[in-house]
Amino acid sequence: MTIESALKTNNFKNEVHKASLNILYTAWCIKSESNAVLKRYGLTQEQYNVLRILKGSHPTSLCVKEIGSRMIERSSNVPRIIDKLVLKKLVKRTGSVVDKRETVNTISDAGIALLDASTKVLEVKWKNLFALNEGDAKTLNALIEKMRNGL
Amino acid sequence: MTIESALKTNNFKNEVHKASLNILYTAWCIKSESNAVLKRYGLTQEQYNVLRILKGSHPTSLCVKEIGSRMIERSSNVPRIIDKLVLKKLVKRTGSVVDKRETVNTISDAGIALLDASTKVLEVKWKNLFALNEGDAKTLNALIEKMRNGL
DNA sequence: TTTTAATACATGTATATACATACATTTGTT
DNA sequence: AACAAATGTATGTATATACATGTATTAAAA
Repeated sequence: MTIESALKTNNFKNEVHKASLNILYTAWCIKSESNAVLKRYGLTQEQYNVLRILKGSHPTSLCVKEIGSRMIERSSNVPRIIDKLVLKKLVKRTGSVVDKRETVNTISDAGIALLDASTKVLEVKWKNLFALNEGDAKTLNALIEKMRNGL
Repeated sequence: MTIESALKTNNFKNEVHKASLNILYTAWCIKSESNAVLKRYGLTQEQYNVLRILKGSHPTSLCVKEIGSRMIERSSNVPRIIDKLVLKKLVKRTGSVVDKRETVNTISDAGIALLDASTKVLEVKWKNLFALNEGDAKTLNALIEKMRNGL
């Protein structure tokens, strides 16, 4: 499926413009497909993202700001995403001892279990979806980071 | 800014995994930057997208379904996005004569004017942002479409 | 023709998000 | 030490979104 047929248009100013639409559209595809899987585990993309971040640093706990700065989509409502995860007992949150303004968060065993289970299913999906070899992916990464240089 | 430093991690399963995160993060960057501009014109990304689609087919009018199928992010609430645009007199909507279930939508002169003004500013922003030449962009497009082949 | 299913769109409701603001705590300045 | 500024987090509110359902119209089948 080319971007032309996906958006039913040939009206691109140039290749760079087309690339930006290609990226936006592909991101939407990735998110839609992921959400369909994550829904079965009662997770949103953002919740999944926070769990991954916390597992990445486990057993070291992270404060809200630190989590926010590592998220793919930096959102102002990280506290509320964590709220949901704490409610589901997937994350443990306590007050920090070094800085009383901070709360400090760790992924729970249940959180790790849920994360591993959902990740396994997601990775199978990615493998089927992304018909890209490692070399091509490397080129793509280089180009997309070059593109983002101005940001 | 590499994706490693943006997300503060080196923990990618492989280049393909890294590419998917790169795409999600870049899409978020593009959307954030665009929204900042569009806000000055009282438009959301989705409203802007609908206006572009309508201008693309102008003076031919389009029904809601047709607009939805051309959007970058296919959302279920196209009617409500159009509602907002009609309210702002940027779009004219009438009942279809061929199929009474349909509504038929056209961009107004005010809509075209607002679209042109905001597009002009956006394009300057893109030019500064995207440090990518046409050849590189072409390669990027080919790769990203190859990646999306499974979808 | 009558019934049934499918389609295009609208709307109700719950949830999520963005933005501004509030509050407690820490840091820096004098 | 006293004060002002900055920081980390939480929360209130308005808006936007997703999902299910409702309604009118068309198309298809019996």
